[in-house]
Amino acid sequence: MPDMPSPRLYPARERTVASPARDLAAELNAEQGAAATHGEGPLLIIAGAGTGKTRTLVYRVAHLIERGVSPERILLLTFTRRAAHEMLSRAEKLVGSASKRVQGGTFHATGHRLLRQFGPDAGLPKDFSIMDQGDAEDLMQLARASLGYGKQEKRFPKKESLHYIYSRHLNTEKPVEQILQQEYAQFVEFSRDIVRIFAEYTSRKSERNLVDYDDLLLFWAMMLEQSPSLADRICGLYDHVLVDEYQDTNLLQARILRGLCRHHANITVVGDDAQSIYSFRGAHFRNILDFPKHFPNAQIVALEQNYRSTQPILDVTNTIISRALERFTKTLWTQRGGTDAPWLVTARDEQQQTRFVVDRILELHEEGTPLKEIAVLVRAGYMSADLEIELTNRNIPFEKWGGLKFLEAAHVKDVLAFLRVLENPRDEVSWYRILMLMPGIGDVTARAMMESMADRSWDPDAFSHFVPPARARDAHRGLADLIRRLRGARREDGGVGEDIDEIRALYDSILSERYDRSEPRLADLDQLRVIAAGYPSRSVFLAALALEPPSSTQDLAGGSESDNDALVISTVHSAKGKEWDAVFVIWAVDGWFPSSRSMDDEDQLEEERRLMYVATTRARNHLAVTYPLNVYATRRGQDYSIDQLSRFLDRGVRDKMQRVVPQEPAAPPPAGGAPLPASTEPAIDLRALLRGRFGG
DNA sequence: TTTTGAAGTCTCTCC
DNA sequence: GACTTCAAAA
Repeated sequence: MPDMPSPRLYPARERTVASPARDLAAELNAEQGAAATHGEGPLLIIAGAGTGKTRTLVYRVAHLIERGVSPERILLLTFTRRAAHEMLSRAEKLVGSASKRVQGGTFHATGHRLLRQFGPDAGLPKDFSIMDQGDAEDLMQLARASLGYGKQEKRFPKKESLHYIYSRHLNTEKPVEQILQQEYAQFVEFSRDIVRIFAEYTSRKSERNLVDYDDLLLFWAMMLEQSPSLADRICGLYDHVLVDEYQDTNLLQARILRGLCRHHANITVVGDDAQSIYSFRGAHFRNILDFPKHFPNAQIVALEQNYRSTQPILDVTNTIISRALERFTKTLWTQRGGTDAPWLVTARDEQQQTRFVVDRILELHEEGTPLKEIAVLVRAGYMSADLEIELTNRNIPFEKWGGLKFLEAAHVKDVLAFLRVLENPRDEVSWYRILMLMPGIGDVTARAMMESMADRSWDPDAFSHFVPPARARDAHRGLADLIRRLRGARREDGGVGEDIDEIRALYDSILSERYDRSEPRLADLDQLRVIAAGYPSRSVFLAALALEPPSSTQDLAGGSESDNDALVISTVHSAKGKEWDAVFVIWAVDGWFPSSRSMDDEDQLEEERRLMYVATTRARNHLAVTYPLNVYATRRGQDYSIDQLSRFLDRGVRDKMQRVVPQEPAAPPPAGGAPLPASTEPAIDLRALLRGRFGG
């Protein structure tokens, strides 16, 4: 079963056994205890990596509940869905199932819940649909084209840039002009045109009942700031607000928090400026330092004792972050000994790097480390392609976090577009997507059809009344029939799965025409159907997919079967907040990590450094950083060197590591690869299918 | 006006 | 190596 979007909608059964009263503070160190048992008023916890931040927050939730605060009046905002789940399940261990009533989730998911509840009072339509980033970019393209931009002008920004600038404008509150000057100097001359497009984009959104990710925050902030009565009702929902990863919040989110806590100021935030890695979403690590300004009389607690890593690992990570240009927290220390310095592995090439990592993983596994206690971290999702192939060949189960998502695949978005049109007949983005798939319908016909539907106020039958040109007649009738059937269908249990079956009766042949290798894509659609069957309705399904997309192949396989022992491959971003017994950071090559895109900007380079810090601080006992000496670049004309060790592993860092040079095996590995010991579960078929499609 | 094939453009991170 | 854009053919 996929996760439901909101614990509030589907409350778990209460356990009747009361949790035993216990002295929570005794299980924490002095600073953690002070933070956990803090009374009322603002609290800022500066917590270094591995200092028990989650533990402290969990204990604080437990403390509040034991002191009589109703769980449902506690709001716990986290950055990722994974963090929210982790925290709530740990809280449950402490105080029992009452913690399940704690409200929480990501900022966006929480904003969504509030908008569904209060949006109609704020003038929002009740049945809006959520666009993901790709959809928003497509709508930006429609807005741009409708104003006639982008025909001849060669250097006009493309839809992705337009959307980025728009989003940045909202999240950082910087004027568009200033963003252009700082980040898109070549487009400054189009400043007025860009603003016009944004206005068109905004009005299209509201005419079409569409809401983008930023709107979920923006409307939330507006309800708090512009409507005193609404603000009172929303503020009145929560007595305590706790925020994780505060260093990754932006100005808009800070505004929301101020609005939420206007009456009681019972706000607790946790963060580490050294782990701020989301500036591309408008976050700035200074926000955490401004917290005491926004919330006067804030108590500040710093956690500096690291419980995670051995001293040799900490020596390396401390050195990495010590090179940062601006630092505010102090050096972490630990009582955990250890003599094994982290490894710096120089491989000859990518293949050797892969072989080394896999061999070492098997070694650790034979020594007794479960696979799920081992992680391979990469700067970007695609960098694990070779490794994934090798793991598949050698039959080692793994799950992948972050990176290219299932839902971003074109054929999956196609099928979802049908569902979305049913849910919201005004969804212009989805209409356009569907229409362009139909044989005989192109850009012009599609626009004409949408215009005709708009003229009929997006009446659900508007599409079938359109009189298509001759060559599009068959396609039009087929689509109109499909929509009529789906709309007329009355089903017992949601029936999203049956909807997908109907859609595929039309779509599968289109898919097969469009793609050479259609089998893995058809398999993806089988998978989508399995996921859909677990949801009670189209609208819940669609909202859940937009806000809480399956973020690992494990999620996709439909399992929360955590006893499945599988290696984790993750982007560094998705790995934040997690820890593993053994961590491999691969591709530590200048141009990859740091990414070449960041190398001409000091701030971005600093963020890459923090990213390396986040990656290396995930390790408890074993850390290995690997890089290949020879990278066979398939791209031409790059302005960065491709065969150098990452600049973050400078001499001082290297001195604290052991150099390891893999030995070539005497003979190539046997064709079938070395199988795992029999005790290990084989990978599930569905995951293997997905890997075939998304692995690279 | 649509489709198709070829040249050209970039490449991330996440809600 | 995947996706977009452009030009020519149907």
